[in-house]
Amino acid sequence: MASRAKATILDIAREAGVSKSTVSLVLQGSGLIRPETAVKVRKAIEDVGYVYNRGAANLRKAHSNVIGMVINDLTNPFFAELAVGMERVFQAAGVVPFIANTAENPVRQEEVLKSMMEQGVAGLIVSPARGTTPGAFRRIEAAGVPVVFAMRRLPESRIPAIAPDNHRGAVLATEHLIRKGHRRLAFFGGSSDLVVYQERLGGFLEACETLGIPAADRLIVEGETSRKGGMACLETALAIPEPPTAALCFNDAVAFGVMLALRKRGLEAGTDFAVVGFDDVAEAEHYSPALTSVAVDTAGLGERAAHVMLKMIQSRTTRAEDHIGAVSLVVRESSGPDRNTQVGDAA
Amino acid sequence: MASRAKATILDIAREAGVSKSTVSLVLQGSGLIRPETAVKVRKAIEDVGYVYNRGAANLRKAHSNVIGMVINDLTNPFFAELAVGMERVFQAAGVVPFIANTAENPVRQEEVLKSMMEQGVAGLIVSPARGTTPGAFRRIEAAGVPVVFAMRRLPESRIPAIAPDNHRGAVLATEHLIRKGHRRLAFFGGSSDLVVYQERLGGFLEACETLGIPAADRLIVEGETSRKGGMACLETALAIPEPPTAALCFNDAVAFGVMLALRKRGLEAGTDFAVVGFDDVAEAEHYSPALTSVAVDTAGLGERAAHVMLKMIQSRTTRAEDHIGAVSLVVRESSGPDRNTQVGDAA
DNA sequence: CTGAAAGCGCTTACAG
DNA sequence: CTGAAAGCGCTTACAG
Repeated sequence: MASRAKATILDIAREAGVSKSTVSLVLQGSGLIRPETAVKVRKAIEDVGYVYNRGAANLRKAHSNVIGMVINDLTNPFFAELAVGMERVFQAAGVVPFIANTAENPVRQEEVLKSMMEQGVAGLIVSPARGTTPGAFRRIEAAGVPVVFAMRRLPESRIPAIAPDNHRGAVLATEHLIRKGHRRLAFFGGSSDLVVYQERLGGFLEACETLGIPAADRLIVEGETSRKGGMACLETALAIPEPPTAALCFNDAVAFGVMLALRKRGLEAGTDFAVVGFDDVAEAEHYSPALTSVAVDTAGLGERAAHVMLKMIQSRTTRAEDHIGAVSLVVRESSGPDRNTQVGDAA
Repeated sequence: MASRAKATILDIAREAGVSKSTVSLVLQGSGLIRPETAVKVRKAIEDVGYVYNRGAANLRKAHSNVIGMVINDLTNPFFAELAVGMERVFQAAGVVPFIANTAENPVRQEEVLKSMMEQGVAGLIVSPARGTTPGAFRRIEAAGVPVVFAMRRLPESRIPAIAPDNHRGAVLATEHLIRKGHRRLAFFGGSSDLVVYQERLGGFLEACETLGIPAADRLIVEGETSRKGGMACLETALAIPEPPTAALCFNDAVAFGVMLALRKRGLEAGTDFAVVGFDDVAEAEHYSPALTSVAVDTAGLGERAAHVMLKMIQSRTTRAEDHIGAVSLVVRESSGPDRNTQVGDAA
């Protein structure tokens, strides 16, 4: 079965009757080689079942063609889509993207990052795990390996970030809700240790401010950024004396949870309570009722991040501009008008 | 910023005033080194900002600690869960799992596999893309690198496979439907180029046979294994003269599509038409109505695959037993009784 | 166009 | 316990 001894360029050289330099040159597609020779060598490569040893080449060349993508939660379709977008452009550029999952765990992330560095990656694209400490990337930066953050960023870090315009998205969504007649609004899910949270919540608050929703009519419920978290948020909100009639959710997962909790109470999103999500994952469109959400062009952002990384590697720099992606509100069924709006409300 | 020249063990040796062999030994945690020396060396490692060059080490040791996981569709939560399950055990075993996505594209898969081999992986776990040719793994087998298939297998391949008991799962689901009074049954989605399809369809047909559903009352509609595919299947099925009243779907994605299409026609899964999915993804439970599905213990299968791989590497073999995972039917709301069952039917 | 030689960063016997 | 030396598979000047 297994051909025990791996073939090397020396075996090829012997087989083809040339020197190993010549083999190396045809491996690299050099134009210096006479076509007949190249053909002969390529045949030998086939014959001996050669597998290029990129590790050895990288060692000699002192650089690699692998880029690490470190994702905080691969089971979230949102991040999976991001990864797929990046992969596409890397593949096209002839670099090999390796994905690793940190499961939202900073310790795990530390290990993964270390592995990637030891493997000699040319660059790292990371969507940092929650609770990542500011120092987590110091050694990597010191080693001169380019890093870009995707979707998430760290407070006071100089590492370039590619992210959607979270503030703007939240403003759009909140204005939409207010225009629909809602006067008591909630912001559901997430927590303040995430920069993204601050941006989205900031947009929500700004829109409330601008359109005259007083602080007393704004409810903020922190929570897990999952379906479960969303369910809890709704329960909390509905338990207060004058509950909100609409909510902007930290992300779509939270929004799905809210809709689920509504249904359990015999209420329907859109008619009894308005809900808006964030991210516009593929499922939003297919949910019932279909979820109004802020579209962030996930795959596009992924591609962008990959391009930025490629350019950083090429120009041997560790710096780049941040990129804030455009967002848009996709209005569907889940965000209907306030039922009581003509009866007069304004708590 | 970037410390241009990377530190090597020679730098550490110089810094610590020892030889590089000594440094290498402490790097490997050898017990041969006097504690004080080790401490001194470790300090030097910190001081010079050393990053272990695993590529160089692997070159010398002629083996690596990276394992490749090649997944056919990372955006499908089902496969993402599988990957995460595997990652967990690898991480614990000190090996580095790198994930790559083939997007269900055999050509892409070819490239990814090649990259992985060049990178010198110690083993490969793959969920083969649809349309993978039997020869796709010949070179890898010839090179003596262990491969295991997860979830999917190839016809007439000797590569060990870890997969759920698809046949049994389909039998359970079909029996359930028949016991609920359904007499005209459909099998929705998938296509015969997938071994999994043949297994699941086989179970469906066997149960029909056993419980006396004649061939004339069985409808098989092939289709994409996605929501979209499911929607199309339902349309096709409802267009025939005596349409089925229940369907076993190739997977949950197809089932979600069927439920969507039902709703668009003002019908409700569970009361107007029974639907059963396959895989029992996390979402099945939260859907409305909640989806009856065949649970396959995805994460468990992933862990199992990882363990098999680890053992193969350890015992330097390229062979292992197949593993067929137990399945169970999780009955929820989407599979109600046939409404007309007492009125008499049997086309 | 092709060959001989050095060296990338590590590990592994082999002496001491 | 520690040091000197060889070698893993490749690439890169440097001659010819």
